[in-house]
Formats: sequence, structure tokens, C-alpha cells
Amino acid sequence: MSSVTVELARKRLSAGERREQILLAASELFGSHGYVGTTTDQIARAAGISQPYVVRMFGTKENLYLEALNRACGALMATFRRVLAEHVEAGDLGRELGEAYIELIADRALLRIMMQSFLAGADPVIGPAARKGLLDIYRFLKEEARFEPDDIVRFIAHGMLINTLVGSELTSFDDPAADELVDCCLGAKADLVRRATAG
Amino acid sequence: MSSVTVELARKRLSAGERREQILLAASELFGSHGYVGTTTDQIARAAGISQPYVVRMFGTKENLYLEALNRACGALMATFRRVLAEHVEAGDLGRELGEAYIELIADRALLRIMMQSFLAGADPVIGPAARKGLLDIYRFLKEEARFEPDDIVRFIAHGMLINTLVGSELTSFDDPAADELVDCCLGAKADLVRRATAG
DNA sequence: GTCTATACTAGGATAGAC
DNA sequence: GTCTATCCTAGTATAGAC
Repeated sequence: MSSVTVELARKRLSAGERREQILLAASELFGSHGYVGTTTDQIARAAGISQPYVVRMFGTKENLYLEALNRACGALMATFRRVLAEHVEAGDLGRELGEAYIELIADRALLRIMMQSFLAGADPVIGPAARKGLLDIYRFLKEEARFEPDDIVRFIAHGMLINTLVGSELTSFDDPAADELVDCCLGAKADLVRRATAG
Repeated sequence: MSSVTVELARKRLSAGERREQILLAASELFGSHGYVGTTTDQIARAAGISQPYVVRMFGTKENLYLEALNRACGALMATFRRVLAEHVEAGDLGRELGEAYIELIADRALLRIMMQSFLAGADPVIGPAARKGLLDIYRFLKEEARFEPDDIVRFIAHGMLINTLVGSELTSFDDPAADELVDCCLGAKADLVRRATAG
């Protein structure tokens, strides 16, 4: 009889579903507060479970971080490859990839956790993973998208600028000068980004 | 007599000298490991004094960080203003400022602590300081250097790219692909940066 | 699959001596 | 001006029950 009891409170999920939920919460938190700045307890509460269960599920906090980071890198590369595949000769590939990049911000955490990792070069385990992520992007632009060197630099530089604006929260900060800078850098896409990074 | 005793071990410095020494060590460490990733004890050891004395000197760790960050922002703006003042009508101001920016990396920690702060937008006290730093740069480029909007974006974007390459330690990482990316982004200045960020 | 209780370590800050 | 000793909190990880 007790197994049929209606459970309105927390649901018992499959291991897979719970993993997803934890990874989602972790990406968001790691993305805004960084690796050391985020506690496994915050992640647990955001995912609606207990702190020890988070650790139990991923072994260590570091492991969880790496998995979240690799997810983000994977999603980014997949998006880029999809855009490239759908690309018709006539169009401007650089602009298409750029727009796809901005739209990835709707995923919120995605770009931020990558950026957090890019600055953690000194970390013995996050550092290598971050460098690999950056190099993958570079190789894609060079070998798959066949960008010219100058276009590669421009593209990556602009990406890092977007990451910085979002990371500094200038895109969610209410100030005329901030708005001006964000408009200047993002143009027509500024409002899209503001909406994605608000609240 | 005891006051004349030769002291070969740790010197007793004036408060001012000691402050400088601590700020130097703090900038370096905060720059590579971030605010939360750096302990006051690491800073103390790097400066050759005891952990409680670091705290005693600056009140709190947060305070020390803010002071290091403001130093960095101040130095950057001072350099930019000097370049602008020495600028002759004929030359290319954008290039001159860009070169000055790269040369600031010789100061190692300077750009890295700024970048760390740019990603800490969510922090209630570092966040505002970082946004102020970014906006100061923007205002300088727009109102003092009189850059066109497109040039502002290009300039800041390229700066963030440099910060990312240094932060990820791709500039001190021995790998052909990494070297290629760094050369591609920094051109003739690549080796200067590599030397500054090595070891 | 998920919890509670808890062990253990690290780190910021304070007190007070010299 | 600088140290040693120490308090206290926070945070990761483990053990073991249900």
C-alpha cells in the first residue's frame, strides 16, 4: 500500500534524469561564481536534493565541473557544425556563426562556464580542459570553416568580448553608459542577450 | 646595543613598503587563481610575512583584492592617457594603444586580475568595481581618444582576446597548435608576451 | 535512489605578546 | 611592525540507514 501513496513532494527520478538536473544547476552556478566560488551544497539545493548525493553521483566536485564544462564545449561545437552543414555557398558564414554564438547565450550558463574555465589556466585539471576547448574552436574555424587568419582572430576576439560583457553582468546592469557599450558591441542582438541574461 | 645588531633575516619595513610588497604578491596570486582561489596565507608566504599580518594590514581579504584591482585599473588608464598625450596627429592611435596594452602584460598580474574581476560580475562587491573598470575604458576610448564605435568594439574585443590567451596559459603552453593560435592573434608581439608569461 | 549524521580540513579573522 | 596561538565557520567527502 505504501508504494502507491501519492507523493506530491520530491519525486524519485531515474539516475539519468537526476544527473541532467544536477548538471543543469551546476552549469548555471559554476558559470556565475566559478569553480571555487560554488559549493556542492548550493548545487544540491538548486537541484532539490541533498549535498552528499551530489558528491555521491559525480565522485568529486572537480569531476562534476569537468563534466559540465565538457557538455558546454560539446554543445558549442555541435551548434557550429550544424550551422556549417546548413550553410549555402552564397551566404556569409562568419555572420551565421556569430549569430549562432549569440543565440547560445539563451542557454545562459553555457558560455559563462567556458569563459570561467578559460581564466583558470593555472588550475592543473581545469586548465588543460579549457585549453583543449579553445583549440577545438580554433581548429574548427581554420580547418572546417576555412576562415582566413584575420577572420579567425576577429571571430574569437568578438566571442570573448561577448563573454566578458555577459560575465561582468553589464548586460543586466541598469546604467546608460552600460547600455551604450552593450548596444555598441552587440547591435541588433543586444536586447536578445539582455533578455537571456536578466534576473 | 641590540638595535644595532646586524639583521640578516627578515627586514622590518615601513608600513608603506610592506603594503607595496603585499599588493604585489596579492595581484600576482589573485590574477592567476582568482579571488576565492587565493588564500591570505599564500599571499603572506609570497610576501614573506605571517598570514594574520596580511589581514591586519588590509582589514579583510576582500579589501586587499579591491585595492589590488583598483591599482591595476589605475595603471591601465594612466598608460592609455600617457600614450594619448604623446600621440602625434600623423600616427595610428589605435595601434599605439594596442601596443601599450600588450606591453602592460610585462607587469604580468595587471591584466589578469582585471580579467578575473570582469568575470566576477555576480559578486556584490567585485562586480561593481569590475563594471566601473570596463566602463572607464569605454569612456576613455569614446570621449578622450575619440574612437569611432566600430573601432571601440574592435579594440576592446582584441583586448579581451589577449586576456583570454594569457589567462588560459596558452601563451605559456608548449604545443604547436597553441603556438599557431597565439601567433595568429598576437603577430609580432607573440614572443614578447610569451616571455612575459613564462614560468 | 536518496537521506541524515558526521568526520576532517582549510581558511579568514581576532587576541595579545614582543 | 610583526609574530604565535587560537577561534569559528564553512565546505568536501564518507558511512551507513531506509
